[in-house]
Amino acid sequence: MKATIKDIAQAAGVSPSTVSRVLSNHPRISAETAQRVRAIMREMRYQPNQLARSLVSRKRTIIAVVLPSTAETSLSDPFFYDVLRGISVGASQEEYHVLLSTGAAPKAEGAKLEELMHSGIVGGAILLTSKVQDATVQALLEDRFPFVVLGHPDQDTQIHWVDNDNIAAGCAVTEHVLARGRRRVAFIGLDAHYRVTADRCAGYHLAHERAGLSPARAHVLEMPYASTRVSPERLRALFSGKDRPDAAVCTNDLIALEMMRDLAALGLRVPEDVAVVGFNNLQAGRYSAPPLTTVEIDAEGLGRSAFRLLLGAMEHPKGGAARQLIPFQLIERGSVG
Amino acid sequence: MKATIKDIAQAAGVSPSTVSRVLSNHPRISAETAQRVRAIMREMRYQPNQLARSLVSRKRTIIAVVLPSTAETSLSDPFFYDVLRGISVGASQEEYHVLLSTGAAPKAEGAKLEELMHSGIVGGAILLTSKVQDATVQALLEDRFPFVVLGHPDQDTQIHWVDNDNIAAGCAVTEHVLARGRRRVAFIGLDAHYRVTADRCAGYHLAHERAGLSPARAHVLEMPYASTRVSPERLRALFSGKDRPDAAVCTNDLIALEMMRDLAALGLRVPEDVAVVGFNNLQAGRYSAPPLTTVEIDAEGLGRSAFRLLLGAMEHPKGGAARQLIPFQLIERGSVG
DNA sequence: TTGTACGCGTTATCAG
DNA sequence: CTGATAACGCGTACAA
Repeated sequence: MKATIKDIAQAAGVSPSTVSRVLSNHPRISAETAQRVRAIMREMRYQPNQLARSLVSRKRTIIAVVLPSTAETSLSDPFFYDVLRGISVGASQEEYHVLLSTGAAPKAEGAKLEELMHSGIVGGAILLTSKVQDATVQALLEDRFPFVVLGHPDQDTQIHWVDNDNIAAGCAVTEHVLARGRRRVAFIGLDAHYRVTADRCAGYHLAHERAGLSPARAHVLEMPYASTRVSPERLRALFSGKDRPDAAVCTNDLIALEMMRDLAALGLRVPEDVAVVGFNNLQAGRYSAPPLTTVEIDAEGLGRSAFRLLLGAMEHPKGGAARQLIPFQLIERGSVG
Repeated sequence: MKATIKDIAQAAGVSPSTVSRVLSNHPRISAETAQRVRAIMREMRYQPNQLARSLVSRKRTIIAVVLPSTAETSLSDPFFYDVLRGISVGASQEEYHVLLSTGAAPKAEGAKLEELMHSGIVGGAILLTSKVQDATVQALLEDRFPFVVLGHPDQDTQIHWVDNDNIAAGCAVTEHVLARGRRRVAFIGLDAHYRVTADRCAGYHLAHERAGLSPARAHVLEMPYASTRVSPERLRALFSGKDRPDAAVCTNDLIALEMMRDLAALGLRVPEDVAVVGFNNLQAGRYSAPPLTTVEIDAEGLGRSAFRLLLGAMEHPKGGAARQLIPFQLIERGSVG
């Protein structure tokens, strides 16, 4: 049987409340009793019961991280693992714990979160799900439940979020290839339902605009968010004819890597015939041939910041919405030349 | 204010006990009151408070997953992410939640786990940390705290574990290259402190033995567990001279990928001059040149099984230790030829 | 400075 | 079938 507060009270010859006060470093308590109680606590390996504790104090020491359902993301995106580590590190520094909530069932995600928050287990949440159900967010807002979203929400309401500046990043990589003389730059992987891809594509257009250019409409390739491969026919269509692209900005590394493979099959060389860049700095991009030029988005930093923001939201429930942009960095490798 | 069981009771004109019984599908309760209470529960969006619930019932609905400290593993090993998903999927099916415990501080890991278990938050744990502190495990065993370890523990005591049969896997890949005519096979990445690498290396020796061969002692390269790259000097030394290896079995894909790059720099071709195989089926191995032959260890399956075993341990505390081996699969790609 | 009594939201026991 | 009542382990006014 684990020792309770009563046990050590008895062993120390004091009342439970005294022990409780020692536990919370109450100022008005004699140094010597504090010493004695502490000694006994160590001796009996006492650990306060968090359940009972937060039941009365209403202070939750666990936060939830909601991962996207496997259905809506490329299966094993290391991105989330990095974010997770960022959150986790921040949390454990502040003596918080991280609860994982995978939307195994795709739609149950929202329901599960609402259950979590009502059940009193968690005191806040970080949503990694890229396409937030409005209903869920509304419910969270109405109940004044602290949460922060990873990624730009569509309507800029009173919600906390952290993200990269994807427009700027999209612009930067596009300018990078334009600066190297490429003039027919394609954008691969736009899915208007997902702000990430939309923003990166907007940056792509912005870069052209600034350079006084305008990309061919046919050079922007739309793809469903979760898919990582352009179908062979579409790829062949895109890269045939006189105006075929001499560069491709892909909305993520996975698409870029798949494409490099498929380009080789078409007899096109990277980077000589086509320059390729991606986003997210996947590990795989370091080992491809050629190595992939990409954008480091600092997923771990995103996680850390998300936690900081959540902490703020939990401690100051009335405070206004906080936002944060995490710097990105262009990683130059061999796929642009 | 969230609705409590009392609120529902009052609204339904019954006692809290009755509501509680409805909640737990107690048999002896009239159908009509059950209906009415349920209706009110829905209407008031009632969710039982898990804290209070498990405080009295002693049933914990959260399990902890202890990740290795970043210090002792290659920083962003996707392996753990896959395991995590396996655990998470299993858990959410059984209405359990997963709590992440990252040993941010390297040695604090054990302490943190003991705190978690004593604090009553979690009812069981899965240890992903490859090198378990004996002290921690001992403490867990003594307190009869349910836990399962991912990976063969050294001394086969009464502890639950799941793992691959790494000896068999090591043997299989070695036989694979031997069958293709390679005769000077090196093993890269042995760290005797880690059972994974030791077992894979044992399999490597076993394959030779079965073939009536015996590998050169100099062809087994030891490396500290966390490192992913053989130093250029050692690599040059290994691959020079008349008896230089014509194949390399690497203890994981990361090492294999780094090595393929470095071999190219030495002017050696893969697979013509040196066949290379790895373990774990990293995503990166699909995009390397040539693509990497490797072993799929089914990390997600490991996670699922770990959860199943933990569930068993939590439900039947007296039950004997359970073990489980997860099947692996050789993935043939271009790096062997 | 310390002890007493009550409540946090539920479940379980015991009557009725 | 249902309703009091007592825990579960702890924090906290209130009293001493």
